[in-house]
Amino acid sequence: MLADEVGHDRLTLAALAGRLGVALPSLYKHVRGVDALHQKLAVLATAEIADVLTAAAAGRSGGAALRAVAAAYRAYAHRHPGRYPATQRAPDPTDPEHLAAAERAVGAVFAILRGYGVEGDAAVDATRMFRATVHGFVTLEAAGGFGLPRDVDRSFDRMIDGLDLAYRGWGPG
Amino acid sequence: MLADEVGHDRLTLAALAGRLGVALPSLYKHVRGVDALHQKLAVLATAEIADVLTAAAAGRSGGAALRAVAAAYRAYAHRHPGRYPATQRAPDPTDPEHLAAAERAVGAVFAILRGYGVEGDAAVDATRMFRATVHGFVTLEAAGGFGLPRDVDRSFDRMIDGLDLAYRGWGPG
DNA sequence: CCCTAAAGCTAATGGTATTAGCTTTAGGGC
DNA sequence: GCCCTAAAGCTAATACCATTAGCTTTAGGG
Repeated sequence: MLADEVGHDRLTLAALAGRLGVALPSLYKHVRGVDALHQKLAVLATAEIADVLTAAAAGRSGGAALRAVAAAYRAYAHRHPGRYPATQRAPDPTDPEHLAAAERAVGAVFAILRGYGVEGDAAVDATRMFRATVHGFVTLEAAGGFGLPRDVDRSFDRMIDGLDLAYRGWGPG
Repeated sequence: MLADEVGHDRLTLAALAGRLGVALPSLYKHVRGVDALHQKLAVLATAEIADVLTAAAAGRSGGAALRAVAAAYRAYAHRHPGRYPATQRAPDPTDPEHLAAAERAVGAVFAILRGYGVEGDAAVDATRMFRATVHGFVTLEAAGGFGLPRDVDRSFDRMIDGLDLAYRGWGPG
């Protein structure tokens, strides 16, 4: 996909028109503008990552589920560097499809937490930590923020081990 | 500062020229272009956040240091929403000032980890987790990614509690 | 008092987004 | 088979932003 080839911020109407072999203004017959394009991509990418996370969680629980879902999340970000940032766009409240996709993604994490006995407000907090941790990692990684000569895969594994430990001691709200 | 008022991505040469009451091309007498402007902002902001983190760590250790530094980090991001993203730009390898600032910021986290008995490669991993966790949180927060009606400050505190727990069980590489 | 270097300006070029209005084209109904 | 319409495409024009080139002003040192 074009977004993955050129990067999220360079996904421009001009680039898309060039790719499609069409004049730029012609695109306005299909999309309202550049922001609407990013919005459409967000819905697509959010649904995709929700699928990926759900599939990774299937048939697993506890630490195994946590590791699998975290790895699947990071793999999606690596495989789709242009789509991934679109998954972080706040869901459009007027788009049921977008809201549903976002909820499915969160649901995959919620399911893991049930395996740790974490529920209710505590699960909201724990889900936020999951997202912050994994999103922060892949974002810093993509930005070249890890300069030291230490294996990044190893750091990720250790981070998820740390997250597992945190969840085991999470307790109620 | 203009960056904080208009946002990092809208810090444009045109906006800066307007603010300074000067024609746009005149800025090229002071800065090489828009990328150089962002680079200069990155150096400034990185040095600032390094100061903030160092100050928060001073005179504290262990969990108290962790909490203080994490809170200071998040407060900086809130206070300077336009400067904060600039702190995440990978340091320019040719700019000693930038490299030194980035190293000071990392150093503040490293110092905390010594209090947990975490050193060497394990400390590199743990530092990466700190950055991922806190950066991810403030980024999602700024993007409006936390939609549920659960207090965000509370989630942050619980996350840092979780990080504390992870570090206490961190062990060697 | 003059001369130079810094700082500013206008003009011109090229890229992206957007709107307006015209043209082509493919398909359905008669 | 023919016509009519709606979708999809196009060109032209406008508006920003970034960048380069080349000219002008200005302030300070010799």
